[in-house]
Amino acid sequence: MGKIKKTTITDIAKELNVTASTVSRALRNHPRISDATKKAVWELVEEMNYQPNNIATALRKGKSNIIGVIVPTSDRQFFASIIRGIEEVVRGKGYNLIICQSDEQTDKEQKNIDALLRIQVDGIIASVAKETRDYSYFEKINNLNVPLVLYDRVGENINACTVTSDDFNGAYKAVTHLIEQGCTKIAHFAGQQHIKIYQDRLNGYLKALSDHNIERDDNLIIENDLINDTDLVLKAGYDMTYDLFSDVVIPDAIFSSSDFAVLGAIKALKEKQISIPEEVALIGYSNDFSSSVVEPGLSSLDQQPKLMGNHAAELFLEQIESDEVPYTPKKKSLDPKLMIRSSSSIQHLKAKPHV
Amino acid sequence: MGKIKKTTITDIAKELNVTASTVSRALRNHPRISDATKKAVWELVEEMNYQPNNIATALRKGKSNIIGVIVPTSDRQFFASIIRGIEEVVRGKGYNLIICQSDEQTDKEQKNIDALLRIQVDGIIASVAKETRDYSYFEKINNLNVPLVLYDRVGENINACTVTSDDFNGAYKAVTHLIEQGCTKIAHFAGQQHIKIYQDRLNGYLKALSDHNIERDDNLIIENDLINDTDLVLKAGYDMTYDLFSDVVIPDAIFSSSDFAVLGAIKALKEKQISIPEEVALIGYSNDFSSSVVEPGLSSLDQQPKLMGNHAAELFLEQIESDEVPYTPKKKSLDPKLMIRSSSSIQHLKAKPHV
DNA sequence: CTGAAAGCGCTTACAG
DNA sequence: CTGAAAGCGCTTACAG
Repeated sequence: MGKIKKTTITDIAKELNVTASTVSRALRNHPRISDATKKAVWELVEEMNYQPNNIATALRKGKSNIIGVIVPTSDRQFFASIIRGIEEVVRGKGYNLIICQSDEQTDKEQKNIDALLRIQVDGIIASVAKETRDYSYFEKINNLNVPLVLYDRVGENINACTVTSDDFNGAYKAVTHLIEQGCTKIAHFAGQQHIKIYQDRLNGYLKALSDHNIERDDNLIIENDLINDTDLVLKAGYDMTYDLFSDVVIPDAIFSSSDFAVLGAIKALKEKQISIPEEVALIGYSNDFSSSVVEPGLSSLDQQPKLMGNHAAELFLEQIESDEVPYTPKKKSLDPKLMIRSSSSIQHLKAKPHV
Repeated sequence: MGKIKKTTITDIAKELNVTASTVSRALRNHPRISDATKKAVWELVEEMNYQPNNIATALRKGKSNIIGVIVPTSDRQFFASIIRGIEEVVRGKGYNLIICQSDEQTDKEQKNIDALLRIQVDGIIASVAKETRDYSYFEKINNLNVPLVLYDRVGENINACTVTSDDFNGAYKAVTHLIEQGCTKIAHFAGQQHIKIYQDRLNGYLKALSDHNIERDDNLIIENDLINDTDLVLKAGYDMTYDLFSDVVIPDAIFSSSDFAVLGAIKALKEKQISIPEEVALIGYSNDFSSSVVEPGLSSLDQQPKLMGNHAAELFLEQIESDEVPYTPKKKSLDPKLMIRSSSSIQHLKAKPHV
């Protein structure tokens, strides 16, 4: 076929013996352009297969209609749902998404931010990489007047809109449910404590214990890297379970901050012939698809990631449509839903009074 | 904070009493710019926090360094891995990805294509929506001289590079393995036959049967919508299994073109107390994470989606770096790996001679 | 070693 | 109702 030059407004203008101004106005259906001209323009658009050049428009208008989205990894169902949620909201508004992955690394995260800024995105929606402990790079975004929305893993004290899941309450609900099932020696697989969501989950766990007069036992709390390759987290859960059950205090439940760690626990418990949920009840976090497939079905917390994506997109739109200066960042929080499956339903213990 | 205008080349030029030309050249480390000037420019870049405006560069150069990627849905692990595979290859080359979802719908797919073309992407990497039967819209991409790479679900006779998984051979391997385990009445959950991958899988299945002198039995072949919400496909597998096992000919194996359909089959078989793999052996397709988690472990075909993404990106780069006119599209094919798990390992039948 | 000028494709205030 | 002109921020052939 050879090189086919793309049709421009100027091409159409020449064809019709008018100027580019007129064609441009006709295309945007400007009221003071004659119907005849508009009709002629529209016909040529079809005939010459004209596609507006958004890059030129963006340069001229100073608005790209592109939103940058940073996810730590696109491999996880959770983040795929976030993306879908964002897209649902912004697509109708003419925005396109550029998706970047930080791979949980701070330097990649910073490179992503720079790349998005260079590309002149209209806003950035991001979740912080696990490695990141200093959030100052994100301030750069706000300093350039680019709206910033953080979701799920947010830094503290960043001047940005945030959408979070109420991790404290999610953990609290899970542990309370375990206590109601009669469990009293509840272990916790905790995530890295420099990350707020894992702090909150640990705190929710502790609060539920103390509210039910169960003493904290640090032997039952194990911290581990729960953000990692799925297989590695699974392995970690497996190992932690073996550790737990070779100790003095044997737990009767595990509340884990990761579904994948529980999958490893299930494997270990089956090997040790410990019955679930009769001897040990289990609850995971995130309600990954695999938790409904494994046997026994794994109770877990549904963080409603698609809804989280919806909200993140809405916060972006709100900010970009606002003329408040300086903009006061809005915060939204979602309540996670406890999905009860057989891994934590101790039917025959239900009647038993708990402490 | 207020409005902070972004620093431009012109701003830096003014500050240094040189022209934008000089600054531009200094930034790109042009040999005929004095070291003193370069140094001064670099210092101001830091100080004024200058970010190049890629939109302007793209307009000027006619190259955006953006690649458009169309996935039918970002919710599936398979497509997440494709994206990761593409990104791995192109990121180092300075490209950014715009990800679009067609949601399996032809009209959204066409809107995606138009949006990407307007944004002046340097190329498009796409997998065809299940609804699409006429591929002419994709020709538009090629006609505008924009490189097009199709992966996994490709249309026939499209003038585009393609990366596919050898579905015929994958199915052939799976069914041969079942036959070697002693199975002779092998059912097949087939996908929609207007989609080439499902045709190929059916044909691979049939060829394996005939190569082993097993007669085709159309009662054992059920076509269904295997591209759908995970839950619906699971339900379909469940229903198909009930249908199969209430019929005259009872199968001793199922080869399914979808992992999720087998998850439904497992559920149905457990209800009917039919043992896996002793009474019915199972093999799925795609090696979804859930297939390693379900019990019994589900044998499946690993299509190596990340590698597929790598190849797709490489084909794009090859094309864009080539000056062959017209470009002859390249085709790559990957051999799927059969992952054998307990759902198809009939140890005690292995010795038994098969037909 | 650096500058002046033109242009990528579009939009818009100004003018008529 | 339409045009001429300027400009978004950058790059590059031409010139000196």
